Amino acid sequence: MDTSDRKIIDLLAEDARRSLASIGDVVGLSPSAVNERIRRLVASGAIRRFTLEVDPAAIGLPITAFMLVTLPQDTEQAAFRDYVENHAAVLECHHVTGSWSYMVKIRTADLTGIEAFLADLKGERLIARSETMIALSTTSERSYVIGSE
Amino acid sequence: MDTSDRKIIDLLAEDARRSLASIGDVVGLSPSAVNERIRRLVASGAIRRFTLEVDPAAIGLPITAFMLVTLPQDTEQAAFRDYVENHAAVLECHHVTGSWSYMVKIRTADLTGIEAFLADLKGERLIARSETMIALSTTSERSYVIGSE
DNA sequence: TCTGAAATTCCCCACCC
DNA sequence: GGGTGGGGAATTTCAGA
Repeated sequence: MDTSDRKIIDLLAEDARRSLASIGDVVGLSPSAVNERIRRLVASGAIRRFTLEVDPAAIGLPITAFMLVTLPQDTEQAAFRDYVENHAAVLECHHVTGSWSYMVKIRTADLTGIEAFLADLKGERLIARSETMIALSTTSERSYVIGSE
Repeated sequence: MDTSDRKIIDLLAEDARRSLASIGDVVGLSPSAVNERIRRLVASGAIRRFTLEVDPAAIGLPITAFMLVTLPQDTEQAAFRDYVENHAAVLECHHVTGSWSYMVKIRTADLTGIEAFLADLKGERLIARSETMIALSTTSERSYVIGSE
């Protein structure tokens, strides 16, 4: 993971469809050398996958919410993680410092979806207390920090 | 945005390098018809861009934190948004319901980065009170909900 | 690990349904 | 909107260094 690798990731994060030749021009490598580096970055796990950035509203999921959760005393952390990880509404789940145990980011079609998610967790006895923050508007939402673009 | 469009987005979100032909096989369209739909999805903004999912640790940014913020009484919301949107550490910024005004997700190389970000906001007089939650571990982190994959 | 060229695949465009 | 086919560009693979 040297400067070239980092630069290649920057360029691909900005536009994953850039040609190997144009990447090579920037980093000073031949197209096949760039290709070989990308292959290694994928193999090592540094690049998890090539994907899309989608407008949530356009695919019918305009509601974003953050849920702070504490688990019941007797609940296994693994049970909570497994359930949340596989729930369709969940985008992110982090174990966090502070007065709450988990921070869960969800995306739903409407407010009913939030209620349903809470009901699901309660039904599974995976939640003791929670606080939900609904996103009224989103200023920025990216999965990759601004590099030297 | 019909079933085919939705399916195309699902497939590309999973692997943005799939060929038009293999997508066409799944949705029952010719490669050029798939291409035309993708072009329209990009033009309409439903697809924002083709990008990467990167392992944060691999690029030297292992620390993820969530910051709940309230602004000083006399601060313009736009000033806060502009500053935060262009800060290199910021991944997300949402205006949220509840006792806090904004929820900001940041990613840094170390804990010093969190402190620096808070100092930056304080220096700009864009913050009155805040609470920071550091992610100890992350169970799931995706930008796209589980579809019919 | 990179280079360079050959082989292959894919994408794009014009035309027709 | 969607299908078909040809031309051109891109990726991929495989030598060699």
